[in-house]
Order: sequence, then C-alpha cells, then structure tokens
Amino acid sequence: MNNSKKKERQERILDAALKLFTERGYFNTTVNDIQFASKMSVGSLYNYFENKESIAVTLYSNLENCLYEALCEIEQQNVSMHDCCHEAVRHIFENTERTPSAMQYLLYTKHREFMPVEKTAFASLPFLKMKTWVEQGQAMGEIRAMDSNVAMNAIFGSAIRMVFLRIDGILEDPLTDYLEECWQCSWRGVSTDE
Amino acid sequence: MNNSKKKERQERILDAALKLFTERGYFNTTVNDIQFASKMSVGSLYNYFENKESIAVTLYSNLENCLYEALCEIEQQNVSMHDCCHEAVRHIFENTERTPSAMQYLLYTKHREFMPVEKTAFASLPFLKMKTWVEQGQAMGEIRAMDSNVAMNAIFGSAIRMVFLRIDGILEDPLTDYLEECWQCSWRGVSTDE
DNA sequence: GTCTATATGACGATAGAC
DNA sequence: GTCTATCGTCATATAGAC
Repeated sequence: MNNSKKKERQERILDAALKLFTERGYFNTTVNDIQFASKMSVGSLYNYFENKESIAVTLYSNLENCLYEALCEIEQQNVSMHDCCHEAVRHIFENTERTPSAMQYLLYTKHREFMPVEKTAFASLPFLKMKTWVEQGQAMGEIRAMDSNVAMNAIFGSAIRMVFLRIDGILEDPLTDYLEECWQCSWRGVSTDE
Repeated sequence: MNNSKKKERQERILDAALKLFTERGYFNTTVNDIQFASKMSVGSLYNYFENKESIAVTLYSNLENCLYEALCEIEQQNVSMHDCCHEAVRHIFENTERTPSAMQYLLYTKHREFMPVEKTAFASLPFLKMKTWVEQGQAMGEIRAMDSNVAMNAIFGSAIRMVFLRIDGILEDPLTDYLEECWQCSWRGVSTDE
C-alpha cells in the first residue's frame, strides 16, 4: 500500500488517542472512542495496531524520542550546564503551551498503570540526559555538591510542578510568563555563586 | 449493630482498597480483589459502601483530612513561615516512609480519572493551607516577592518530586536522609536572606 | 485493506437465601 | 448483616464479507 497514506492513517489514530487519553484518561477511553474520533473502523484500527495498549506505547515512545532529540539539540547549542538546564525548562514550558496534550501525556500521566512493560518516567532517556547535565555541572563546579537526585529535583522539580499546575487549570497565564521567576528560584538554590 | 465492629470492617475494606489501588491502580483493581483482600463477601462490601468509586472517595477524604490536621498542628507549634514549611516537608517525608501507600494515594495518584467529582489536588485543603503560609511569608518579608504559585512550587515542588522518586523506587535510602539537603536548596531559592 | 457484525469474557452490581 | 449465585452491561478483539 501507499506508504505515506499508511503513515497518515497511523498518525490520525495516534492523534485521536492522545487527545482522548489526556482528556479522559486511558481507562475511560474505549477503542470505539478512538475509532470514532479518528473516523475509522474498528477493523482498520486493529490493522494498524495490535491492541489499545500498543497505541499507548507507540504514543509514549514517539513523544519521548521527540523530547530527547530536543534535549540533544539544546546540549549542542549550549556550553554551560546552567544554560542547558535553563533552555530545557524553556523548551518544556513552551511546548506545554504549544502542544499541551503531548506534554501532559509525557510528564503528567501515570504510564505504569496501563503500560506494564514501560519503565518509570525517571528512567526514561530525557530524564537520564538531564541528570547527566546536573552531574556534569557538579563536576565542573557550577552546581553545588550534593546528592545528584536532590540537585536534579531542585533544578527541575518546581518547573515540572508548574507544568502540572498549568495542566490542572490553576494558572491562567501561559507558563512562559513564569519562566524567569521560576528558573531564578531553582538556580539560586543550587548555584555555587553567592 | 455493634458500632465499633462496623467501624472495624469499614477500615478493613479501606485498608485493602488503599493497598490495591496504590499497587495496581484503581482501574486494575476489581471489586472482587477488594472483597478478597479484605476477607469479606461482595454483599457485605456493598452493604458498607455504595460502590467502588465511593470507596475511593472515602479513602481520599480521610487521608486528606489527616494531612490537613497535621498541617494545622504544625501551624500552631511554629511561628515563622520558614519553620512551618520546613516542618511540613519533614512531615511529608516521614509519612512517606511510615505509610507509603497513604502518601502515594494522596500525592501521586491522578484522582480525577476515577473520581470525577473531586477537585484537583491543588485545590485541596492541605495545599491551600500551605499556600497561605507562603503568602504570609511573603507579606512578612521572609520570602521574596514573586507570584505565589511560583513561590509555592519553589518551596514544595522539589520535595514532592522527591516523594515521587521514592515511590518509583529510584531512591534507595529513606527520604528523611535527604530532608535537609533538599530543604536548603528550596529555601535558598526563595529566602530574602543573602 | 477496510468495513460491519458478532463472539468472548470480565466487571460492577443485585437478588434472594440464611 | 452476611453470604453465594447470578444478571446485565459493555469493552476488547475477531470473523468474514467486500
């Protein structure tokens, strides 16, 4: 079959699933809902994906890769670990505004409950990348010496909680409005500068 | 019927449900599982609770009240907002070690998916109480002037992420080992002291 | 490859005996 | 109040026509 058409139909399923999973949750979304939202029959859907779980897994894997690549690019364009981390937070904030469902699914959702295979979010590639930054920053003396998990959370924890607040509809203004204020608190907490 | 026996059986159901909900998630737990784990029949279970959701709601409400009361006590025994917040984090860390399921259900779970009525966690009594502390701390000049949601997350965000890390099994040592290091980062970020 | 119609099984909840 | 047995519903997944 036409390969690009195949791709297009898969995308349509994934888009519909992402929307539904984030709006109502995985368990409150039926295969029929996805089928209906993607304007496709159940039969077709099962032609493209083995089952409902496999849709969720593909979705997660795609979004995870996407974030990982963004982090790699940030890494290439910045030298100090301060800048890398800062740009990572900016990227996450901007993308939460641009594609809220994607960020919600990636950061907010409890995947383990419906993807038994999947490792915890803290063992995902993007998180590991960010952790190496923190450890490098500590080795280079930019970031105070302390347990690297603590440092990691001190730098990114409050930012991620901001994403949660935004997703839950508590923050009315776009996340990017809070970026600098939020970042300065985080960095002040771990920086070796007085 | 003997009122204390009634209470005792309800507790047994709630305990079993909490254990299962946190281990497998709400949707992966069947009423039969709860019935079996609480060594009770389905009939009895439905005698004590209207339905499965009502078990989840009662559980959440109990734990929320419990945390709220602990915060009220902390508030009474400390004067500075620094000390209140610090003790709150200590309480959360200690209780995550003491009763991990309770803290997991309270802080980590996405309640909205199975309790449509429930407000978001950020609108719960404990969170609102902590927010008033932060705002008071800002009014009194202890905490830097900034958006109160940002300040809130700067103070508690990384601590809550630490709880997540611990629940996910990433941290091997008890949370209390990380308390001071974690707190110092948070407080340095928002404090008005140089 | 795509569709409709249907099989299969599980879950929440109830009925009714004791 | 407590139990066992069962009902009704609905979701996932498949079968089979086109």
